[in-house]
Amino acid sequence: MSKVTIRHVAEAAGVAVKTVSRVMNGEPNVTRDLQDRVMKAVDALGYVPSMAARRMGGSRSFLLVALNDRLNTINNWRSGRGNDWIDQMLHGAMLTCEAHGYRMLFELVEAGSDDLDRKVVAILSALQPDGIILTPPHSENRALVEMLTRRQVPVARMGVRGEGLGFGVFMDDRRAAEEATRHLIGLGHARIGFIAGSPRFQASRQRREGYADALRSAGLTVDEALIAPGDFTFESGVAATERLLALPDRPTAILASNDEMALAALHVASRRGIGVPDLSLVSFDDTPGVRLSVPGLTSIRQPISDMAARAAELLIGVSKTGDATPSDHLLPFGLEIRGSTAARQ
Amino acid sequence: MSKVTIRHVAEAAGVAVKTVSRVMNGEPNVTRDLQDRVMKAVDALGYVPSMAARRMGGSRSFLLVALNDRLNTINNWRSGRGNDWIDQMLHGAMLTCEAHGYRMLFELVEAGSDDLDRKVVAILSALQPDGIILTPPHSENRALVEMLTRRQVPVARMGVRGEGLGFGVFMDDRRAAEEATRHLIGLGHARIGFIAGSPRFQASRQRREGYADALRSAGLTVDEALIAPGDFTFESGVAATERLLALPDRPTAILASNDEMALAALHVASRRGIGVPDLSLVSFDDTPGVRLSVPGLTSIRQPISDMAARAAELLIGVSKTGDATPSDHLLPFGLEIRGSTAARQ
DNA sequence: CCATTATCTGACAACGTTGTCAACCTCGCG
DNA sequence: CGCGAGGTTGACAACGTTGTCAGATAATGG
Repeated sequence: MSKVTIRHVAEAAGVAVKTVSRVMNGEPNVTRDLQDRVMKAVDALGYVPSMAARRMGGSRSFLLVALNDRLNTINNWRSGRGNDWIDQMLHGAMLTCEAHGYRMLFELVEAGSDDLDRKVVAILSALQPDGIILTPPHSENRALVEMLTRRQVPVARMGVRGEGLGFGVFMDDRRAAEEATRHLIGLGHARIGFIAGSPRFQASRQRREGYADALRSAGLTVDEALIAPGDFTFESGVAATERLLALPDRPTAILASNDEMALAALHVASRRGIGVPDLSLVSFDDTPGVRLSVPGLTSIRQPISDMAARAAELLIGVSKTGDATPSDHLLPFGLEIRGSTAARQ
Repeated sequence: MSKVTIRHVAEAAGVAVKTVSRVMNGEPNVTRDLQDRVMKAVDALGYVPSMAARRMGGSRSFLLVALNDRLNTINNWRSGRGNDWIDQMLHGAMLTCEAHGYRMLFELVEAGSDDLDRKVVAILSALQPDGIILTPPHSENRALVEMLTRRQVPVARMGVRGEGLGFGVFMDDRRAAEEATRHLIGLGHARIGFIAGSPRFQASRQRREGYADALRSAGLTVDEALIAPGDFTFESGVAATERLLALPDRPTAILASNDEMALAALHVASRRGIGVPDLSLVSFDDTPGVRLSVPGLTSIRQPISDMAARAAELLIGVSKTGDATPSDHLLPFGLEIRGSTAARQ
C-alpha cells in the first residue's frame, strides 16, 4: 500500500539493491535468471523508481526542459488567442519523452531580460535537466547557447540551424515561402502581396527571400510596394492589408507571414466587400484558427510537433550515449491547400 | 561555474547548513543578522536549491501533476484541432506554480484503461507530487479520487463539484446555458435549436437543463424536435445542424454544446446559403477558433485557466499548511457576444 | 588441471536537502 | 540570583537511487 522502494524489491527477489537497479536500467551483466526474478518482484510490488532519487544518486535526471519566451507566451494567452506553438511542442515532445521514460517541463523566461543567464542558470540548478529545448527567440540567442554548452547542458534549438552549436531542428522557411508563392503563381496570380513578419526573426527574413525567389524564377518583378511590413500581430496584419488593398493596381493574392496576419487580411477583405478567394490568401503556420475560418486558409504547415519530437529524441540520445556531437535536422513542411486560394478571375 | 550547493552557501556565510535551509524555506527562528548573511551568500553564489534533493530530504516535492485523458488529448492533437483545454490549463497553473516556486508536469492516462489505477500509481511513485489536478473525465471518476485520497494525495478536480472528495473547481454549466439561451430569447428568438453534447459528461446534461430552464421561464415550450444529439465532434455537429435545418418550422437560432459543433453549424448554414446571424448561433467553450471565424461566434467562456490557477493554488496551500479539508469553488463564466447573434428578422 | 580472464553480483559511499533533536543562549519571573 | 520557558543554532541521520570497486563465479586457454 505504502511506498515501495528498490530495497523492497531487492528483498522480495532475494538480490542486492544494485542488481535491481541494473535490471531497471537495462544494464548488461545480469543473468536471465536474476533478471526474471527481479522483474517478477517489480511487477508484484508495482515498483517504479523515484525520479528524485535517480537524480540524486546517478548522473541523469530523466528530465528535459523546454524554454519559451515568457512575454510572447503570456501575451498569446492573455489575448485569448491561445498558444498553438506550445501545444504542438507538448504534442511532440511529451509523447517522445513518455516513450523513453523521460518527462518534460515547460519554463518561461523573458527573452529580452538582462539577467537572462541568471534566470536560466537558476532553472538548471533547480531542475538539473538532461537537456534543454530552446524555442525562438531563445534558440537564436547565440550567447545563451554558448553559455549552456560551456555548462555541458545538451541543447536542441528549434526553428534554426544549429551551425555547430547544439542541435538544430528546423524547416526551410525560404523554400516554404517559395512554394506558397509558386502555388499562387500557378493559379494565374501575378500581383501577389506579401505581409512580412518581424525582421528580427531569421524565419521572417527567409520567408521574404523565398517569396522573392518564386517571383523572380517565374519572370515576375519584385515590386516593393507589394511588400508590407508586419510584426505577427493581428493589428499589424490589418494595417498591412489596408495598405495593400489601397494600391491603385491592387494585388489579386496575398501571402502573409503568419496565420494571425492572414486572418486579419480575411477580416479586412470581408469588411471591404472583397470576397476570399476572389482575393486569394495564403498563410504561414497552419494553426487551428485557419482551418476553421470561412473559408479555410491555404497555409504552410510548420512541423512543430515533429521538430519537438526530434529535439527530445536527440537530447535523450545524448543522455543515453553521452555523445553530444552537434548536428542539424531539416524537417519537411507541408502546404495545406484550402478554400482561400483559387484561380485568378 | 560549477554546481553550487547548500554547503557552499553555509560555508560562505559561516553558518550551519541547516540555517541556510531555514532561510531558503522562510522558516521562523532565524535572527535578522544571520538571515542577511545567508541571503548575501545566496545571491553572491547564485544558489538555487535542487528540487530533487529537496524531495529526497524533505516531505515536499514542489511538484504538481495535471492528469489528462490520453485518448482525447492525443485525438485533439492528431486531428490538428489543437488542444485549447491543455493550453489554458498551462496558462493558469503554470503561472500560479511559478509564483510559489512549484512546477507542474502534464501526464496523459487513458481514462477508460482497465489498469488506470496502476498507471496513476506509477506516476505517483515516480514523481511523488504534492498534489494532482484531475481534468474531465478523470475528475468525474469517483473511484480514482477515492484511491488518491486513500493514498493521501491532495486532489483538485476540474469541472465538477468536489462533494466532499477533494477540491472541486468548476463553473455552473446549467446557468451558463440558461444565460446563453436567454440572450437569444432577448433577441426575439422563440424557436431555438439545441445541439446536445455526449450525455456521459455531467456538463452536457447540465447544459441541456439550462437550455430548457430558460425556455420554460420565458413561457416557451421545450420542443424535443429542436434538441439534436451530438458528441462534441464536428461531424456530429454537421448531422445535428442538418437535422435542425430540415425541420418544417426551422429554428431561427441554435445553441451548440461546444465550439466544434457550432463551427459545424456555421459551415452547414453557409453551405445551404443561410447567413449567420440570420440564423443566430451560440457556442460553448470560446476556443480561439470561434473568435477568428467569420462572423465571430457568440460563446460561453469557460474560465479554464482560472480554474487551473485555483486548483494549483489549493494544492500548494495543502502542501504548505497540511490542511486538506475538501471544498468547492464555483468560478464565474462569461458570455462573449460576437457577430453570430442578432435580433430575429 | 591450473592460471588467466571475463562475467556477474553485492557492499558501500555518495548525491543535496530537510527532519529531529540536543545544546546553547537570553529573557522574565519568583 | 536561580530557574524555567522560549528562541536560536547546529550536528547528524535519513531519504532512494546509482557509481565505484572489490569479491565471487564461470569461461577460456595453455
